[in-house]
Amino acid sequence: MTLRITTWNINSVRLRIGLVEQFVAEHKPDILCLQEIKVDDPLFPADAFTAMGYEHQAVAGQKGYHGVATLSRVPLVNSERRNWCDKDEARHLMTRYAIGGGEPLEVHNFYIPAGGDAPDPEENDKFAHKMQFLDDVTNWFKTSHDPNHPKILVGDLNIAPSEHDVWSHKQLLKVVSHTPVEVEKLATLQSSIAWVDAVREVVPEPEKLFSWWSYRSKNWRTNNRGRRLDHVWVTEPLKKSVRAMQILEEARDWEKPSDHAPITVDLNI
DNA sequence: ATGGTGGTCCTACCA
Repeated sequence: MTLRITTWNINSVRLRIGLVEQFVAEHKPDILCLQEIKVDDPLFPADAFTAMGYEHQAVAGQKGYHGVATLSRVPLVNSERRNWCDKDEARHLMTRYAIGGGEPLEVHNFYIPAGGDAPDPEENDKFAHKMQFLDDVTNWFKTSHDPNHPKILVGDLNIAPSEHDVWSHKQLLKVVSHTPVEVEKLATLQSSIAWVDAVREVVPEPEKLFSWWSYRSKNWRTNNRGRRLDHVWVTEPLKKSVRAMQILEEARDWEKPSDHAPITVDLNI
């Protein structure tokens, strides 16, 4: 079967439920991973997702900030909401699915802290939190995950790792999301269980790829000052299953858009 | 060097 998975920082799921419906009608992902849903569990629009065909839902909600949700047409085996850095912030959901007859497929949906403005952990607590978060997730995968099991990691990782993932490497070297220390920590996380960047499997460097364009940048398409902050990674057993990838840039131009575009990957499982 | 926009939920805080 082909498994289609989408990751999208929706920046308020209630405000943009109409955009989600539009996207789903056109692209019909089997698993939809949303970040920054900005709503607590009791107010999550579960019925709207059921109506879209997503009967299987895992929500890690929070009032006003953060929050992730993983919606699926494929039956859930189980799900787990985890807190990181001793903070009660909804930034991660793990879900498991019985697909393919072997080990259950594990999906990790992450919203990594943005990190504030100053790339200095001494003066900026938010940057320190981002660094700690990356360290903790790295250690968790290293110590309690098998790289030979089928796993997918998606989400808004808030880091654009390569010079081909930003509009200007030089002008962003000191801008949080593209500083060398963040890029190094993301590489360490990626090597924790040998995650493969599924997006770059389909569209290798040096082609530029962006998934986010700031609201503050006028004429975003013309100026194209984007960054690739959103990612889809797979473990080695799934590397050869990666078939197609699409960053739906046009969604950035929809009515009242998110500042992130959805990324969709097809896997032949 | 600065401020530019947008979401939440009413006051700043976060991105």
